[in-house]
Amino acid sequence: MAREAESWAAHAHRVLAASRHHTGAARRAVLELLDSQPCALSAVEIEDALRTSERPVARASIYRILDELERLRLIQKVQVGQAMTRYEPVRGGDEHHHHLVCDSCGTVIPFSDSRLESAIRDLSRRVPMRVAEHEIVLHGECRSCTD
Amino acid sequence: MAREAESWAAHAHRVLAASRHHTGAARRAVLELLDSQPCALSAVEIEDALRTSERPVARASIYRILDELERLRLIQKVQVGQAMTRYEPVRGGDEHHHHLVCDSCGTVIPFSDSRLESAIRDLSRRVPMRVAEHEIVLHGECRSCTD
DNA sequence: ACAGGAATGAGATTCAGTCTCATTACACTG
DNA sequence: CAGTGTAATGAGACTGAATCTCATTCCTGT
Repeated sequence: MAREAESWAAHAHRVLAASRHHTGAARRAVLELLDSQPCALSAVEIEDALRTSERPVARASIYRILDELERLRLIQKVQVGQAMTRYEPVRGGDEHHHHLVCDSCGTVIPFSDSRLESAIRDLSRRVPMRVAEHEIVLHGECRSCTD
Repeated sequence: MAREAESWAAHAHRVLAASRHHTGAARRAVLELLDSQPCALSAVEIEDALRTSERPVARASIYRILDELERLRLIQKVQVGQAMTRYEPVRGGDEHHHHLVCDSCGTVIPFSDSRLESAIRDLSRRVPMRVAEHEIVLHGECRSCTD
């Protein structure tokens, strides 16, 4: 993919600006936080992280912003089975990926596998539904928890 | 698998009896309700259904019973991405399966695919985690919603 | 700089799921 | 088949994520 120079946050900001009028400070704070993180964050984690930052953002705003980002396909929900919903940026260049979840400590680790993807692509054609997305979660115990 | 004659509820009841001492009426009510349903139910749906039945069961008991049934691998959690967790019987003869979820009407359709399973089995060995389970959900629109 | 409307914040509210503890009922024993 | 120890159950308080409301703030185009 071209233009790896533009950050995801900048890209998302442009898309947001194009789709509606205002683009407040709360949005920018959420975008930058999401962009800086290696993996999916929950709304509560975002709220906590921003509370102690230079730009705190209210819970209602966080959920509103996440909803809109999801509608615009700029972020993606990650349901890791347990409690909270997590969200992560959809980066153009990145490959599509899935998640390992440690059932002991809750850590989420991304992975991707082309054989899996091709099996899914193939399967999607044979199934009684127009498949738009798929989600794969492997559960177990991570290295630090088994030690 | 042999003995298809025995209902899942009866089988589950035996397993429960073997694994601990008491087997109360609340358990029997939950087992029978689960057995009679075509697809996965949420805890709240179970509570509602039993409230108006001849054997109401308290919420705490329902969650306790579901937890135990899951530990014994008699039922399986189904996280269809959205809100509530759903549970469905694991019937011996059935193969391990996953779910298609229609994002318009919420219908859940089971499917299984051996190529997918083998890709997952294979992948599980190469990943930095001791993988115990996996969950695959395909989202999209079912036939009746696309028409 | 200003006006109008979108974005935001604070807090109340909802709702699934958990916890506690008093009560009930099962299952074994004699 | 009554008694007893222990597991199961029920009622309701509680938690925590997510939603809603509405007053306030602050973008953005003019």
